[in-house]
Amino acid sequence: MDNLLIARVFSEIGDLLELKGENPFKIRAYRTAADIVGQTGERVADLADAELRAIPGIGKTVAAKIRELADTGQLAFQQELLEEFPSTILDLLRLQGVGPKTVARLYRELGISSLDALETAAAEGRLRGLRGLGAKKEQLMLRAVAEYRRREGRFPMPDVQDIADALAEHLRGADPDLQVTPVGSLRRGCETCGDTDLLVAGTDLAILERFAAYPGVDRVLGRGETKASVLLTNGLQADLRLVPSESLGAALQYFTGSKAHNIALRDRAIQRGLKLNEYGVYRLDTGERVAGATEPEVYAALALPFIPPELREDRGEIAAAGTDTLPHLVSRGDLRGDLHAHTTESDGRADLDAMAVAAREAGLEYLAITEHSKSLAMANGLDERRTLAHARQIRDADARLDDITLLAGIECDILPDGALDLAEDCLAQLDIVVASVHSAFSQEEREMTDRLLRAVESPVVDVIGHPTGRLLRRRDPYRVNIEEVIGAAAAHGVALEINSQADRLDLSDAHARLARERGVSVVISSDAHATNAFGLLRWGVVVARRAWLEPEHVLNTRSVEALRAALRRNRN
DNA sequence: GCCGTTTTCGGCCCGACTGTTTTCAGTCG
Repeated sequence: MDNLLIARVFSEIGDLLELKGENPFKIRAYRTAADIVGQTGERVADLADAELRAIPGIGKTVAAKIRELADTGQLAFQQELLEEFPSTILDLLRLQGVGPKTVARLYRELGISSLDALETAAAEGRLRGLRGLGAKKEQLMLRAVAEYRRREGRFPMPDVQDIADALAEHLRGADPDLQVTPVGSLRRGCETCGDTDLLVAGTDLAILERFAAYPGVDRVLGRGETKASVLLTNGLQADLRLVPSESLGAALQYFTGSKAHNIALRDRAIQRGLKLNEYGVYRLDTGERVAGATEPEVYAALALPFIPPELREDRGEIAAAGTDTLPHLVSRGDLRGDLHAHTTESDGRADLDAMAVAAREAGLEYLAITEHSKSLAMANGLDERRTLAHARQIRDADARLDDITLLAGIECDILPDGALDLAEDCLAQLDIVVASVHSAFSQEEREMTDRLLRAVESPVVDVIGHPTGRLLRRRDPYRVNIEEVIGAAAAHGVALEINSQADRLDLSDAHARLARERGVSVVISSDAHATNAFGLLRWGVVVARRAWLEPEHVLNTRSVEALRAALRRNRN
């Protein structure tokens, strides 16, 4: 059973226990378990009991429940809880301003268990009789239901970055020197964000006014002395927090999170006789403030080096920092080439020369041109004859152009049975072959896994492109045992791609980290279809950083000569 | 439910804002 499925079950149990009014720490234990399972690269269902128990946060009970889910496909405990509350009630918990206490009361006292029922009851004014609920709250709930229906959940991180940039620019309209820093999941580089948080140093309340007056604001959710929350017309919630400059570092640390990282950090503070909150680090005995103005200062007060935001998930980064063994994360400047790009020869929008020049201007030393292959007729894919002719053109262009090396490649389709779309002797004449799945997405897991394994085993395949095929918010990953694919990639020296397209980010951070652990090289590719697409590489770099990747783990940080030597076709 | 170099019981992070309950509970991050 898939990790995400198991994570979803634990998360739902957390919600149901909360409705029951269970011990909050028990609820937290299930939510933590959901996070851990969701962020684990290898399948927890395949782990032995001892291995499961070795994961911090997974104890005897949760391990047994994972086993039960893996063996039977369901969980009796979850079924029992669902007999107390209908599953439709869980939608109500997702409403803005509505929490478990309210939902439980709505259900017990009015029998409301669905969005529809809540909407009807609120419209009829039947809620205001309940303790703690007035006419105003009733209206808020009606609006929350409408908003829930309109929005599609979380937003891809690259989109949220654009939104945050625009908001920051608006805020700086009053003061060009104003420091506006995005925090929260965006700063950590999470692949999707449920909202955007911005931090500003100072005490000038006018900035909160300016924030609330941003043209993209649909309505103001709340505004106080230190914080304002708004809902943007695109459905994203944005929060602005105003913090005194002497507390800026502590606030940056606090609001960047993650929650799990902060809890672990506070625990470390307490062990050292200190207290950490969003205003600073304080001695527990005297209350004296010992740090808070800058983030490095906050970490230093806890005897830690600065921890890059992308690592702050409580996945071992605090221990690594404590022993000074944090990874030296790859950055955009380390990338010397791009190994996945299209031109007008298949479905790109710019010709070969234009793409080459744009890559050079993006600071790249080499670019692999990898058109689609013939089975992708919709994208004007190339057959063997065109592939070899195009390779000649690429090599001619390479000889003609200065300061950029062009590699003749192909993005070859992996056919439903795992065979490659082009003949092996053709593929062998190229500099690099990226193999990808673009069809028959609905295959069963075994069939899809075997399909990818067959491609990995082919001697002419160097890289597997967007290995899980997901499209954020639009298409789930195809059913594949990615751990098996990673194992095979390790055995055959095949690299796996982190595709930087904003709606792909595929491999995910968890899978990329697993690839690192299994000794598989990664490439960070733009999958560019236009001259402005090399900028997308920044998103792939964010994923790689969240996966703890260092330059040495990423093939396209190498010189073109070293890259060629490292490709599977040139090994052995 | 998890955890343990003060440990197998008794803890588990902390503060702001809102609406309504005039002193606070619920929600959120």
